[in-house]
Amino acid sequence: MLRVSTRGEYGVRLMVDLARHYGARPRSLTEISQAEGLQLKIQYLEQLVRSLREAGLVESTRGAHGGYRLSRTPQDIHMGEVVRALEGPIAPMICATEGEMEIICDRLDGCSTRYLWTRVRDAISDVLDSLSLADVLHEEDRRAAAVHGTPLIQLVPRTRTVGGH
Amino acid sequence: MLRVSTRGEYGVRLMVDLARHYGARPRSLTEISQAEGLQLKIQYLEQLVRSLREAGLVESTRGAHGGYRLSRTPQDIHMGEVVRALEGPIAPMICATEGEMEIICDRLDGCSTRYLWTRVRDAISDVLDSLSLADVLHEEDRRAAAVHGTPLIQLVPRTRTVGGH
DNA sequence: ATCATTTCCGACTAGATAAGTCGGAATAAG
DNA sequence: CTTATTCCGACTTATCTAGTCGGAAATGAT
Repeated sequence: MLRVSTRGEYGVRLMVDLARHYGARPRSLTEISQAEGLQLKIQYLEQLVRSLREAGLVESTRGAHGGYRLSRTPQDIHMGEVVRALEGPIAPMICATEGEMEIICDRLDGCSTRYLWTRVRDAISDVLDSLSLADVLHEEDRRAAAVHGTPLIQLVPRTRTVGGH
Repeated sequence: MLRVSTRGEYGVRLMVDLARHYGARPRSLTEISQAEGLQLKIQYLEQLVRSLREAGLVESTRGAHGGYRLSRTPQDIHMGEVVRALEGPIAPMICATEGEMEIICDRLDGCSTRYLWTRVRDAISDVLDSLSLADVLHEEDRRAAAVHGTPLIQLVPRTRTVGGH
């Protein structure tokens, strides 16, 4: 439950990749998809990165040797921004949509479940807003160091099911 | 994003209704659906309540005057149990599925995004596990009281539409 | 000038998931 | 024995996710 879609999954990976190469020349989707094991899904990545660009998180250069780079430093980009750009406002329930308190479920004020979902939403937002791209990247270094030379392999496809309930 | 399905929505409502009538005679789905404004979706509710029964959260009595009741006190049932019974394990991302750490995305240990999703998952679990049905019900009373007396929360004027992103 | 590489864009499609329905069997009360 | 209700498996429909397609526009290299 409460699943993040592949947009969020790939998009976050893409941003982490850009953070890892922050300061260098623009990075093309081809490079990114190879490095991240998202092979041949470039057309799909284009779609995602578009949302990121429109949200002002990345800048692009067209043409040969073109590509993308972060428009701010990794410390200055918070995961909340990234995830929202990719997946829209955080809203475990329609009546608990971020920034849209007017969306109500006719039972409005006395609704106790709304309180529950709002709590859940805030918990998610707090985590995402408290972590920057730099934090996530840093965690990666920490883990890589701990393991020493784990090869980067490809992703499993989405269709693998997790034990239902 | 991170949406809870109608199973979670209706199921939680149903449980709150049962909590509200805790100690009384069994409550039929017909009664519940009317009280909660879920009219005529009884067949669907049957499906949900089945999960709740199989999880040991409610007990049923068949036949005329039958229905459902909580199998524990409202203080003793945590929202985490309810939501998991309805929607399965909390798993914002496949590699961050509760209780199934073996489900991995091949890049396993060095994966920094997994760290992110695990943090999100834990934030959700913590909120859900920290609240009992009694807490949610109590919040409802608090709100009902606020409506009759002085409002605790000032509601902001509204403009419709749930902006996509 | 042309060509290869790359971003950019709108539309389209297939497959998966969620939401809800159907028909009927079993059980219990009146 | 009739009516209210839970119980159950299978089915259908609608919505959304994930991914594709075809081509236009920009840029650097030859």
